This record gives sequence, C-alpha cells and structure tokens, in this order.
Amino acid sequence: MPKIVDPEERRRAVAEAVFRVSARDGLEHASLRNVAEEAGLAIGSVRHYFSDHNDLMIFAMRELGRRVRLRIQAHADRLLASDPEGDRRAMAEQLLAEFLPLDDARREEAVLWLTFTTAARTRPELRPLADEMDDGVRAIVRRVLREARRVGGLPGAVDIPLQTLRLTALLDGLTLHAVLYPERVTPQSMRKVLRQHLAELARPTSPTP
Amino acid sequence: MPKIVDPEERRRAVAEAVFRVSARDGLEHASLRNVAEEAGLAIGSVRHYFSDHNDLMIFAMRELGRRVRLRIQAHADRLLASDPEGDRRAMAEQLLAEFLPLDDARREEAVLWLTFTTAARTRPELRPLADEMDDGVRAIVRRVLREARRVGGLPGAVDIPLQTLRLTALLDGLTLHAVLYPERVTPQSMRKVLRQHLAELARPTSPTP
DNA sequence: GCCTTTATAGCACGATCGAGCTAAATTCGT
DNA sequence: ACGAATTTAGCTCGATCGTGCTATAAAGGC
Repeated sequence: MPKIVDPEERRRAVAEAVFRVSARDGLEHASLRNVAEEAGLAIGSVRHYFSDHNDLMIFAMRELGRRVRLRIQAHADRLLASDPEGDRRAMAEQLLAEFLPLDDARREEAVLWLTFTTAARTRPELRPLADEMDDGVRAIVRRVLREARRVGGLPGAVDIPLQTLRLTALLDGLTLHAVLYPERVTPQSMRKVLRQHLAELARPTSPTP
Repeated sequence: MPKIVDPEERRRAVAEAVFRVSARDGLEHASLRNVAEEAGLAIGSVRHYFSDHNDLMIFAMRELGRRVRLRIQAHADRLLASDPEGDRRAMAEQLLAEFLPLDDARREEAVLWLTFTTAARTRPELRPLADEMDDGVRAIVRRVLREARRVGGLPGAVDIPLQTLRLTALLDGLTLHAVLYPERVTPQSMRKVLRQHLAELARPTSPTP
C-alpha cells in the first residue's frame, strides 16, 4: 500500500489552504477546486479527506477555533509561569490583549474569525462553532473580571455580567475595526484603549444610575 | 411610449430585494436572478436599470448608507426640536443609541451593514462606501463627545480621539454581537452598557497612566 | 507476481451564474 | 396606423461549482 499520510495532518494542511484563499479573496472563493490548487493537490485528493464541501468548511472553522484557544492558553500559561504573584492588572491587560490583532499573525486570525463568524449567520452548520468561539471569549473575560474583583482590583459593586458584555463588545469591536479599517485602528491605539478601559473599570464607582 | 417608471424608484425597489435576499440567505445569494425573482421582475428588467451585477451591489450599499444617514439625521433633528436645551447627557445617549440595533428595523439594517462592510474587505468597488459609513459614525461620535466636553459634561482632559475610537468600537462591537448572538445581547443590555459607558466617561479623571 | 489497502486523479453531469445580445411589448404623440 | 421611446423579457454562451463515480497509481506483505 502507498506511503501512509497522516489524515489529520493532511486535513490541517488543506484547512490552511482554505484560510489563505479566504483571507485573500473571501470565503466564497474557497471552492474545492481553488482550495485544492492552493494546497498543491488534485481535487480528488482533497475529496479523499473530506466527504463534501461542508465537511471542509466545518473542519476549517473548527481548526481556527482550536488555534485561537491554544494560543490564548499558551499565553496565559506563560503569564502565570513568569510571575504567579505579579502585577495583576498588567497581567489581565496582557491576557486580554491577546484577543486583539496586534501583529500580523493575529491579524490574519482576526480576518478569518470575522469571515467565518459572519458566514455562520446564514450557515446553520457553522453556527455551533461560532457560538463556541464566542463562549470561549466571554468565559475568559468573565474570569478575568471576577478574579480582578476577588483580589480587590475592581470595586466590589462592579456588575460582572454587564462589564463582560461591555468588554467583549469593545474587544470584538476593535478587532472588527482593525480588520476593516487598519489605517484607522493601529496596534498602539488598541493597546491604549484597552489600558484606559481597564483603568476606568478599576476605579471606585457607584452602581449604574 | 410605455408608462414611465421612475428609474430611481425602480432602482430602490430592486435594492430592497437585494436587502431581503442578503439578510435572509447571505450576500452571495443576491444573484441577479434571485434578486429579480424577489423583486417580482424578469432579469431583463433588472438589467435595464443596472449595467451589471457590480453596479447593483454598489447601488444597494449606497442606498443602505443613505438610509442610515437619513434615519440618524431625522432622529437628531427630533431630539433638538423636542428640547434644544434639554438634558444633554440623555440626548447624547439617545442619539448614540440610534446606532444600536434596538428594534427590528434597526436590527435588519445592522445585519445589512455587517454583510456589506465585511464583503467590502475583498471587494474594492465597495471599499469606499464602507469607509464612508465608518467615517460617518466616527464623525458623529466625535461631535457628541466634543460637544459634551464643551458644555462641561465631560472632563476637560478627556482624550477625544481615543474616546471616539473606544466608543465607536463599543457601538460596533455591540452591534456585531447583537447580529451574531441575539440571545446574548438584548436591547436592554445594550442600552445599559451605553448608559454605563457614558456615565463613566463623564466622571472626573486623570489622563491615561 | 498477486493481492490488498491507501492515496491520487479527474471525467462527467446538472446546477447556477453573469453578461452579450436580440426581440417583443407598451404607450403616447402625430 | 405609424414611429419613437421606454420598458419588459429571456435565449444563449462560457465559466464555475459541487458531487457521483470510476480509474489508476503506489507500496508493502506474502
């Protein structure tokens, strides 16, 4: 029998081709033929690994979510390893900054995130994956805020659900703008906004009027 | 000669069909044939009024921008007419709330906004229109903030460009979430977030650390 | 060499699409 | 009725797409 190809690795490589085509031309151009060409394979080979086009799209989006999750996790681990008792606000900021497209790799990921999550609006098969990604972000933001409150970095009266909603909207809004209008939203400006936002959150306050 | 059709009205009606198809199925389904069917016309009729598919897309997006602009302007006029010297903060809040998808009509507009602006990423011909829409929002937010500072509603030291960036990101982020995850982001929660945001902006502060 | 398993390859078909183009219908003025 | 202008209509073609399906190549074990 022929040389064994690791199916999972092959699938990953094809998903990478989906990402490249989508980022460059839009998801609607990620046809089997275009993706096969981008991956340097014949369409028959691509179809050996994916039962149909939907299968490919689902796999690609799942792979994207996986990559984001791993990156955030690795970053959080690094932060904790470097100084478990360090400046909590700075750490929170750095962890949250990981959601922003501050360099080329993250920017491409953000492009793909936007592409797939907006496509999920009209593609039921991608819906659960979009929800999952959103859940992931909200959970982390909520945890960051809760932990900050617990250690006294935020006022006790802070409304965690509301501030989670607000902060995730801000992060995703900045990301959306960085993807669509990169000349208007630079890495410095995003960092500055995030820092300011966290600084304001930390101030003593009264409940919403 | 036959009964004259107002070309502009016909174009508007066809754009409405584009909106319906796009909102329901996604922009990639707004083919000439699908749009013609949605508009109750033969494809030949549609093509009499638009030189090609791109022309139709450009017109539709321009029409969308026009509608948003008119709606915001009318709302601002109404606010000023009702009480030119009224509670400035409440008025600012109400004006900015007009950018959020708080009812069905605005929600559909938000869906279309997201659909067209993300499509503009890979369609150069739509690019200027997306920029224009973004410019419009930023200009209004900036004006609101400036005016609030001028009348003492915001601290003199507030960084207007930074807060403009932050507030537009928040508004667009909430809108994005309301479109993609409507169960998670309700009209009440959006209003609450906006109110909180403006309340925090208004508090005395020191410049960013 | 044969068999089996795995991987590569792509033809063919029906569907949809945009656009070139032609033709017919409609309606008013003369 | 005719002519002109406007509107409606849709055939045709080449292109692209997903998918059913078949065929070939590749490689190891016996």
